[in-house]
Amino acid sequence: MLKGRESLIRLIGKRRTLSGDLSVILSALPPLVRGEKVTAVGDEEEDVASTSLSASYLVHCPVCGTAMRGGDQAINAHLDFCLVKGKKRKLTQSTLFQLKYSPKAKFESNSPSNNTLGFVNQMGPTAVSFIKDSDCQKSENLCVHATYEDQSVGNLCDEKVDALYQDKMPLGSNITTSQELNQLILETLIVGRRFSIEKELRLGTSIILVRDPNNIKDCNAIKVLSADPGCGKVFGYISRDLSKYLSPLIEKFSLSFEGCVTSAPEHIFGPVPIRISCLSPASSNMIDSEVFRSLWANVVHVVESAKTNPTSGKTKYQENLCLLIKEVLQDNRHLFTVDELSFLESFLSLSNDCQRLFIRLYMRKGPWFRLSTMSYVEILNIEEATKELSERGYFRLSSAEVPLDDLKRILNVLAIPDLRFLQNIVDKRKNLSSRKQDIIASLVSSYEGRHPCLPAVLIKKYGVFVTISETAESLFWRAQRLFFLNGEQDLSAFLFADLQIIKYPAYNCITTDKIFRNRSDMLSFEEAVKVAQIMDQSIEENDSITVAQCIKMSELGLSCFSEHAIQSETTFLSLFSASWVYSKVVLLGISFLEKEHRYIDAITLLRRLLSVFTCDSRRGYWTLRLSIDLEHIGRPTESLIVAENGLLDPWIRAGSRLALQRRILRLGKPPRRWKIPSFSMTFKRKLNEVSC
DNA sequence: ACCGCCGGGTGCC
DNA sequence: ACCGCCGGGTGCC
Repeated sequence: MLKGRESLIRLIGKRRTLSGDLSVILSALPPLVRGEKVTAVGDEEEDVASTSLSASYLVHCPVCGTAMRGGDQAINAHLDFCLVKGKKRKLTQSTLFQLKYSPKAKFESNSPSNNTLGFVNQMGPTAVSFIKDSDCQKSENLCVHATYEDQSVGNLCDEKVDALYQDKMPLGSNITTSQELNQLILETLIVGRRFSIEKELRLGTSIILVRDPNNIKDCNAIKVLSADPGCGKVFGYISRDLSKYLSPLIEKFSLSFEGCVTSAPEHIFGPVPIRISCLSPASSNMIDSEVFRSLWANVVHVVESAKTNPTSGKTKYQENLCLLIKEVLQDNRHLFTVDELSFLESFLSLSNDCQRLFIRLYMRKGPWFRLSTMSYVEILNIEEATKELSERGYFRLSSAEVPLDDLKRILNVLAIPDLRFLQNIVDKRKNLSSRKQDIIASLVSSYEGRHPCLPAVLIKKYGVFVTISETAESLFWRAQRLFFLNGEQDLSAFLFADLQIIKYPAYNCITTDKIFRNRSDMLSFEEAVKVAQIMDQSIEENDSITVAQCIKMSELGLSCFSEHAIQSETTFLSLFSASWVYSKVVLLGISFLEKEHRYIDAITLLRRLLSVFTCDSRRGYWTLRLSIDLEHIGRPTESLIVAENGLLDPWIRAGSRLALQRRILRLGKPPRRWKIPSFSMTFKRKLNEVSC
């Protein structure tokens, strides 16, 4: 159905540097509840047989996940229905597409804001509905079937990001006469100075606003020009937030604006404060019109909120992470300990420098950084911030005694000339290999032998090295996952939304269920993700011993959860369970075994999966896999029995094996995520495809 | 990453 | 290493 590796990679997301080895993680696994069952290999077939032979047990459709009881006919009919709906999925996609690009989307903020986040679980166990809130009147329901894990998870979080970008609703500044309109003074900023050629701007310079409809980045762009007629100097732009509302006013109601610079900019590219007012007289018709009033209210609101919000002091990326933490703290208090809550909350009260430095490094690959090479214009005192962050437990600094793993990673930060220099100090006789890894290896070996002072030399010569503390790393990682509901997205998702590289439809989200019921569910899930990551890494490195260990661990994990967790959960929520992750690992393990032609082992594993997930929608696929593996070991008779007599699953009985295979192939490619609606080449190509 | 750019690190064609 | 490639950091019209 899904390629195991790919879906696992998506599940894991950005790889974390795992401290410790497998045994640590293994020992951290929940205690084995029913060990005797796991070690016994021979008795699965009985289990399988006993569950499958009861003719009328509840089965889940592999397409939509609906639970149903019934004979072959009913199941076939349902399958056909579900498969026809494949077209509908496409339709949904293009609907979303249009929604983002319909011209009326310009007025989308005219709606009551409900920033409740989460998801609605209606239309059966796997459906998620997004309620478009662009205009209240024609609010249509977009029902997105979240059948496939990567799709559902991805979309939900995408929307989540976007919800946070929904404008806060204006309190409303009611203009009732033309005079009031003309007297109103808006204080705002010229931005985008970096892109303007005109550097000269003095206090009191007169300016006018001109629409820039051909702007590639933003169709609402408004240029700020010199008021000097014929001069045509472009000083910069009005911020995107404001021009979103201002430009329809200029275009549809022929308003014009002028103003002056109220103070000189601190930096050459910095925003320039200006004061603008509306020149044109407005008819009372216009002022009474709903569209006008709403646009104007938004303009006033944007200007006001820019003034009152402490935006000036905070960079966007700071706001984004703070927002993320606040959201997570609000919705998921039950998942954190008191200490963890206070640690996360303490971040919000850190100084600007500290917050900025932390985020900068948190987003970077690392894990170690050299303090002396870090430089960020927006951070005033990096040394001071580093010190404070390490005192508060966010950072860990290099010391004279660092663990071996850390030493290797620190050495990796250095460039080859620096490493050569160190090598000269430590051991002059060593041959000079040019490969970085060779030099590091030789340095590490001398450190283990005769030069325990290496870290001290390192610090003396190259200054302090910094890494994010384990506490901070794991807590922020958790917060991030809880916010995005996947492992792939990070703070850059905000940026993409900001730059409109990705556009999201407007929607309302209502939370009906918690993703994790309690802390221990979440912790087991995190453990499982760790195992998944090790699995992924070991497959990449072709380390079949570790792969085998991961499979073993996943099996142990599965057996612990088989009783309560697996069967009660709805399809969507089950994606956030350890058992789901473990099942993915095991399935990937099966592919690995198949690749190594170890079919007997593969079959054993598959049978175990089938015995644990007795009601899982993936059973059909697993069964097919099993029958193929049986064929590989030269037992076609048994494979035929498995496939056609439905020994394992009623879904198999629903059609001939060939038909099933075709179906799985057709289902095999779940629709990609929503196409990236940007103005990039990719997007243009996609548009062509759509129109063709 | 789903973009696009820039600049540093690195290697032995 | 005057080159060419790869991959990390970054963006905020």
